[in-house]
Amino acid sequence: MYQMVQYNVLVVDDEKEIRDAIEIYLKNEGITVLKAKDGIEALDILHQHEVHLIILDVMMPRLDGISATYKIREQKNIPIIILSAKSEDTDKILGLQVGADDYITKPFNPMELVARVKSQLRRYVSLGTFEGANKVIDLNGLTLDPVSKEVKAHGEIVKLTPIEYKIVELLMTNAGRVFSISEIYERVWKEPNYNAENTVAVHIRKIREKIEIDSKNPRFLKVVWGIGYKMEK
Amino acid sequence: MYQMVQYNVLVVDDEKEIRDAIEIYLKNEGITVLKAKDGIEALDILHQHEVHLIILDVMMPRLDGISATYKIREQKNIPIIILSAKSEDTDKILGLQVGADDYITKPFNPMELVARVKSQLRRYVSLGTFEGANKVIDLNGLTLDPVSKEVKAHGEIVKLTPIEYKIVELLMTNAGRVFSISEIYERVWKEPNYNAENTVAVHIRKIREKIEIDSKNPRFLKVVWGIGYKMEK
DNA sequence: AATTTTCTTAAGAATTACTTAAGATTGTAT
DNA sequence: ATACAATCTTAAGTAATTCTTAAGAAAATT
Repeated sequence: MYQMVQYNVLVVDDEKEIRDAIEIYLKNEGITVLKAKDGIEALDILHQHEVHLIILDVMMPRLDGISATYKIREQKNIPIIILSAKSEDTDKILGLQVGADDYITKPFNPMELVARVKSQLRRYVSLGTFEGANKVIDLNGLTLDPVSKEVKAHGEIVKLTPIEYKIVELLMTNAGRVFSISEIYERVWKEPNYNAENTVAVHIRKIREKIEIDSKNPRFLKVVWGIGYKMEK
Repeated sequence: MYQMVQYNVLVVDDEKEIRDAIEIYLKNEGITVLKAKDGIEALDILHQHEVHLIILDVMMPRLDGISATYKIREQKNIPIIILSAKSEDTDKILGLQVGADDYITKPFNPMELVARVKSQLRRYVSLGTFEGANKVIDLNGLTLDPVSKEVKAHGEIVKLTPIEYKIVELLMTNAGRVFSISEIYERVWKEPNYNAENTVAVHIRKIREKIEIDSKNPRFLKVVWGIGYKMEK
């Protein structure tokens, strides 16, 4: 998705089937899912984990969705998406209008759910409510601007392809940390690595060609033998 | 807020719940809130009090939001934020853009409302009577005048449709920043994107046809492969 | 020093993303 | 009701990127 950040979404619904279904759809997008079956449990999880968005069923045993919304708002400013059955009283949903950021009626289209979740996360991040990531990163003259998506090396703008950019972004935002090829693959492609060792290596090569003066003696993108690659801090 | 100034915000909505909720959030930020339940009442209050910003519901009995916007603009230059339900016709809201400075769809996140209110107030105050929002943007000869809503390329006025204008405005006020197709769709249409990739692409094409000399080699509206589009700074 | 493993490099094939055109649909004005 | 304009959909063409294959070089191991 957006900026190489790992998002945690809390799904609160009393039906296990729904919780699990949503989990599948979101995991597919590289989003981590936490689950709770009622409002009380939800508040509990909120205390223990960093959560970036909540999907909340209106009708729940123990602390229903509406009350939960208020409780959550007292503590956190994270986006809330309300889930409700079509049949349920419109007035109730109206009352929610001030507390929630969006709502979806059941049955829902998985694509729609995913789109709305992503959209809210994006807004949350771009509103700056969520600390992080719009600063230019500068590592000894290699710079990355996450807003304009521009990378400069030795003062020159480097034209990177989307995958190359994502790899550079991952390594630069975690400069000094070594990533195995598998890890790079999984975090950039958002799917498990099966046989992609070479694929990543090829991209590393292309990147070096573009950002390094002498790609045989890389100053920025270094290999850590037998382990992986890192960006020099 | 900073600057020790007392701001007065007028909230115009026919639902009491919403008026009250907004009052709570804004008071929390040290902002004074005045309330009206329709356009007529709003104009009344405007005559009696100094108001720095208005939050206006589109759908209201007696003098609806749209007409109210025009009436207010005849007299004052203060920022107007439009509130509208998701269901309400996007085109109508688009048309409104002429009078308003920002708009928010219900349901909304209180934090977002507060953020937008503060941002408008900051602009209004720090730039005198307005200026900021009303400055002509000039990017190497492509100009956009937010007051007359006119775009000129190579000295000629370009006739843009409402959607086209909104896209150009978004890109020009954030020149250099890359927007994904999803982001463009969400910020212009105010709803999450699932399948509108092509829709946006078509508008981009139409815009290029109008503002570029050679739309095959665009000088202003550039693509960033695999990521999105941007307006050249 | 020989062998194995891991990494680098190159070129062409496959895939994906973008552009463009034309017609269908929707909305607005007369 | 009709005409007109704006917007959306579909589909095909074009450009750019990504992947695969395979061979050679460097580091580690024996």
